[in-house]
Amino acid sequence: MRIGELARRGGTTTRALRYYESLGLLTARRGANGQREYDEADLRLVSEIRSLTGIGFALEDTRPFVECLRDGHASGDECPASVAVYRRKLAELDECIERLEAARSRVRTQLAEAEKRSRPCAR
Amino acid sequence: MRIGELARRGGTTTRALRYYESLGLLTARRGANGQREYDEADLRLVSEIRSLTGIGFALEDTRPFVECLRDGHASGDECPASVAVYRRKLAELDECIERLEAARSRVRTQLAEAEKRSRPCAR
DNA sequence: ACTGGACTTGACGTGGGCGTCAAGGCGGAG
DNA sequence: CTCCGCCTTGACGCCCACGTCAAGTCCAGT
Repeated sequence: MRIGELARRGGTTTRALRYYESLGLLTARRGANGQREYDEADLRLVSEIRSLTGIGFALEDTRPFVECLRDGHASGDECPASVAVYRRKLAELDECIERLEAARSRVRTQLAEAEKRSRPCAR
Repeated sequence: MRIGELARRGGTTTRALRYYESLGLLTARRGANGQREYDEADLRLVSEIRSLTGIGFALEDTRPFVECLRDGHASGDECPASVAVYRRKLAELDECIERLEAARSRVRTQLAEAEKRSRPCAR
């Protein structure tokens, strides 16, 4: 299939696919007319990239998963490097959530105080 | 005081202060030599901006607080517009935390499965 | 007089993940 | 032949909160 179909089937755009290629995440054979030619394995790679970025992974973080798939593994997270990314992401998420919750509690406190001042005689 | 001192006392940089001014968050009187001249009220504004952005507010979100202070209020969050930003931010934080927690649980699940596959006979 | 530090404006750079436009090639339908 | 849709590369735009550099001005100290 060509790039347009891969984009449609992968739920993304041709621009994104070419960008992935520029990062070395995706490689394409070229047809006689110079156009990119993809197969089902490539669709699998795109799906992996999209599902991971959809969770919040950066493109660079998807690289181990993609390479794992290209090495013939059935799942992108069967390789140690992918698992390491999982762990790192998990730690990042923990820290991020922690910071946001701290921020939320501060905002809540501020909001409660501001409302108390604006309605000093509230029942 | 001049811009360097305001930056030091406000815990930021001269570049940031000029940027705030370009956004209309900060205004400065000019001395005879064309240099910006600030007073304690300006330091108060800078402190308000910094503490809010420190929590994760965008600069535009600090505008109501700054204007509230410039209107003579003792606290930046005494005005309805500021309280509205609090509420909006709180909703944003809730949604963001929710998404991140969902992502975290997905990553946890993936990690657990990946480890199960890599150690199929683990006790 | 000279040096050094603080100040001025203007303008480009950063990062991430593309969007969007430009200018053109290739192939099939009518 | 023309038109349309798909493809190609290259390059600039976007967002945000500044960092950083350039080139010059102003002032205090020695």
